[in-house]
Amino acid sequence: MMTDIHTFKPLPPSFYTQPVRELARNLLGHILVHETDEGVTAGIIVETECYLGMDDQAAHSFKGRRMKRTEIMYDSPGHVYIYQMHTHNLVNVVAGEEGIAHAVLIRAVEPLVGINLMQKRRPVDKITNLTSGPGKLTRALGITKEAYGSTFFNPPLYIAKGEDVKDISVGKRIGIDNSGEAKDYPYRFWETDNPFVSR
DNA sequence: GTCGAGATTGACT
DNA sequence: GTCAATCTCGACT
Repeated sequence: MMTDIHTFKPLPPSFYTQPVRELARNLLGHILVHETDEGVTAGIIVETECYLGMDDQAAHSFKGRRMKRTEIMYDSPGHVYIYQMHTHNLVNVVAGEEGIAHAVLIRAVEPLVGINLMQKRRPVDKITNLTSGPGKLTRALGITKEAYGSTFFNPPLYIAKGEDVKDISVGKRIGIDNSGEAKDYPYRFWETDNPFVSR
């Protein structure tokens, strides 16, 4: 099977040093993998948003603001930033060199491996509703705050090399209406016409 | 100690 | 369209 776990190769730390907007764009097509006792689940990243540290009113790190939960954003690129939003966990990739608190939010993935396990964790009628949102995908993949502060270079939670995405759309981010002019920044990237993109 | 807000989702009017 | 679930943490009394 092409989807065998041994075919997954984590992207190297150097991948995460590219400028945050390019990173957000280039993460599309790669594979988010989570290995647990229950089994392996993985999905192709089809939607991301980037948050630009100090200068982005929508970012948790706006104006260099530091909080307990955002400390990891100031660490080196490739770290895992998990944030709890109401009843859901959201996964971010820390970007920007150490001290620069940029991040990329993974908003949606396309189920690839362990679909049965995902459905067990998150029963849905339509497969397109399984991982088509930032809170949905963490639930389906079993990602919790335990992964906070680890890196995407190694199991159990890592990003593996996927395939290039040809047709990419760019637009405004979602769910940040309280962020002044930052709400209109074109920092959201998705694979055009992919049915697993949120909303 | 208390209050409120938030990068979401699903159920309901 | 509206609204509550549920939890972390900063701001304030």
